Amino acid sequence: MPETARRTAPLSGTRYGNRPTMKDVAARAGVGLKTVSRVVNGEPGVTPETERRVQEAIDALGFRRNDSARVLRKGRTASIGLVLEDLADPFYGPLSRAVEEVARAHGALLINGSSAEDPDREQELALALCARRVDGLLIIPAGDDHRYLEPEIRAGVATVFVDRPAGKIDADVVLSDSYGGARDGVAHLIAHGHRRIGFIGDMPRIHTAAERLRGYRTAMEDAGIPVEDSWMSLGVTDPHRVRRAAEEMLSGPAPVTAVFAGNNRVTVTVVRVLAEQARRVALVGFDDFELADLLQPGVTVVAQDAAALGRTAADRLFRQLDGTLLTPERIELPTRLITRGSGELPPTD
Amino acid sequence: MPETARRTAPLSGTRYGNRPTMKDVAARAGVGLKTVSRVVNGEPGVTPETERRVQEAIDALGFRRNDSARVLRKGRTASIGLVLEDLADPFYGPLSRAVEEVARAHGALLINGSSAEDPDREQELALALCARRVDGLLIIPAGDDHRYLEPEIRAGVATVFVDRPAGKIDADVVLSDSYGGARDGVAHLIAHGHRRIGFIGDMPRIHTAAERLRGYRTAMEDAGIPVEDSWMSLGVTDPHRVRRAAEEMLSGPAPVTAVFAGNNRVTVTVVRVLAEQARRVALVGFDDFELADLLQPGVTVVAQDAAALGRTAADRLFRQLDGTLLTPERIELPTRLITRGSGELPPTD
DNA sequence: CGTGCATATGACAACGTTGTCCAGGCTCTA
DNA sequence: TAGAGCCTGGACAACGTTGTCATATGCACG
Repeated sequence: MPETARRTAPLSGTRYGNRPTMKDVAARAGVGLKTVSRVVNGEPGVTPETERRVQEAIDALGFRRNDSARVLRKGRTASIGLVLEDLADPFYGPLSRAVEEVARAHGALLINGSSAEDPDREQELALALCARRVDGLLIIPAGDDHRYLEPEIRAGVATVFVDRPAGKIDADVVLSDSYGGARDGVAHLIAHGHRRIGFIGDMPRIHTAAERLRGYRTAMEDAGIPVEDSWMSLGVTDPHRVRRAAEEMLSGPAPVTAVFAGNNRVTVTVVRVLAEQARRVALVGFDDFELADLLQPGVTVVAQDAAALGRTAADRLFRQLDGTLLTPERIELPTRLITRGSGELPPTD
Repeated sequence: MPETARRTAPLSGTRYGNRPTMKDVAARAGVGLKTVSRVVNGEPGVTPETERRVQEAIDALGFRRNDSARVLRKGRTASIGLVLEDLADPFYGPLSRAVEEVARAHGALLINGSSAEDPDREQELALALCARRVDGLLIIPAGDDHRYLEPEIRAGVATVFVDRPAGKIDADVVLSDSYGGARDGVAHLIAHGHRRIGFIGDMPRIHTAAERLRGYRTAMEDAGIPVEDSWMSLGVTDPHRVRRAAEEMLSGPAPVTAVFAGNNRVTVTVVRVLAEQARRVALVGFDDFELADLLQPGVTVVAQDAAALGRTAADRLFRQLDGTLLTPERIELPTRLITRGSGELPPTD
């Protein structure tokens, strides 16, 4: 490591270690402030000779435009915010990445924050992003009341909800067909002969969870199967409790012969539990996950396309910013049943 | 959805749809500008009565402080940047999330960008973040020359490299012990009787890839096993080519009896290929991944703790900002060999 | 040679906030 | 009751940039 670049002072506390400004560049190049601005922004009306001098001063001083000031002046930050549940969840990584790509195509940066499924934290994050004047906001809601966003939306912050609809306000939303997907998944199990089918999902407070539960109920009802309470476990997410819930519905006098898992985290835990069981229990999970095909048996899933969700929502966001879009809409993306074995196991009564 | 909140005008193009400012609030509350500022920032020296009037005006107007202006004035943005390779990669999700948590504890937001392993894009992103005056920068480098950051670092941008060291500048770096991990992993295979061991890894241009290759070579050398070129595949990442590389070293007159996979993506593809083979081939992969224990056999891996990497690096970043830290350091986190079956298979000659 | 026009450049205000400083009104004490 | 001291509140400049507008320069043309 031949060279050393290190801050010279231990950071005075305020001010960015005295960075050069356009004024400094102008002084050094012997030109006016505005001329520097023109060069920096590639505006026309500067002689090549002048431009060269300015560029030289810029390089010599290590000048970099202060976008904060620029934003203050221009009113656009060229950045958008994404509030999601947890970036560490494999469902959100691709979603966030897809959003980032769209943002990049529009010259914008992406700031994302994890709400940890906590409504207060969601609000705190969303408002912090608004205070930074992001041009737009993508929200995967944790809460169910988004009236706090009304002033922001009125003030021109483009807003699109993703994966779950907004609560108590009318806003764009892009989501997967949770209801239809779950219904089809459960119907698939029924078609393979199952009647005692368990359901493990998140709190029905969460829209997707409620929809998937509704899909489950509909499929059962359509098949004329009365659902027993002991087959359903709601509001259970952490591995430990999912495990217990699964073990419970798999024991007793009339255990379930198949399980429908409400999301990828639940599915993974259920897979573990089923692997320990003596008899074969069928499984269909909502959300695809890597390696699902390599397990024994492969895990049949209702797949949703996270990247497509993000892409579609971000597209819509920028169309709002263009002024092209005016009325809030609900866009539902289809899900896809992928059969791999676990969902085609026959019941073992 | 009882209420409708929608931008009133189709966005004039500039200016944030005319948001109220502190001046507006002051006028409405009948107080001075600075008094509003005091209330908003919870500064002392305001009568409860005055504060109430101001708060009322704030709520009525839907005022939200413009952080751009604040930043301009204060010189600190309370945000840090994270440049990584691809947020959709399951390795980076937890890392990013860990960084976010540390940032949150310091009241900062996190902006992250994906370089897609492209040095130019890394630089573009890093400099864009600097233009926004992030207080600090975490970089998982794609390139190997970071002199472009010298002016920024000198100007006071705290900088920590993660997962791979900086190129041509002296800077803090937090990484896993790739060399030691790979060496131990390969030694593990050797201890189980393997001699013809394949290595599939990324371009040696990437530091971690080079280190893992070095670990492989060392382990082989320590065991007195000469390495044949056909056992090594470098610079191969996309599934299709990994597959071909694996298939090649598994065929021929003296095929490998074990494979060491250089990162999680490679491992996953190799698992697929091995599943199709008639004979049992041992496998150790670098990076742990979800469900590795549920495959048949379970996949033995050299695990690194992505969250710990992120947490450690972010901690260091904020300590730089405190002024506590002055000399760049290299921090190496240990890896851990997790045996699950695939690495303990005997050779089938 | 004067006029008109295009082009290059700079002076200046404004963006919305916060830090500094001062004024006015109050309480307390001698 | 006068003066000192404290508390509350406001006027004003500054942060670094960009938009507006005016000026200076050069050139072509009548």
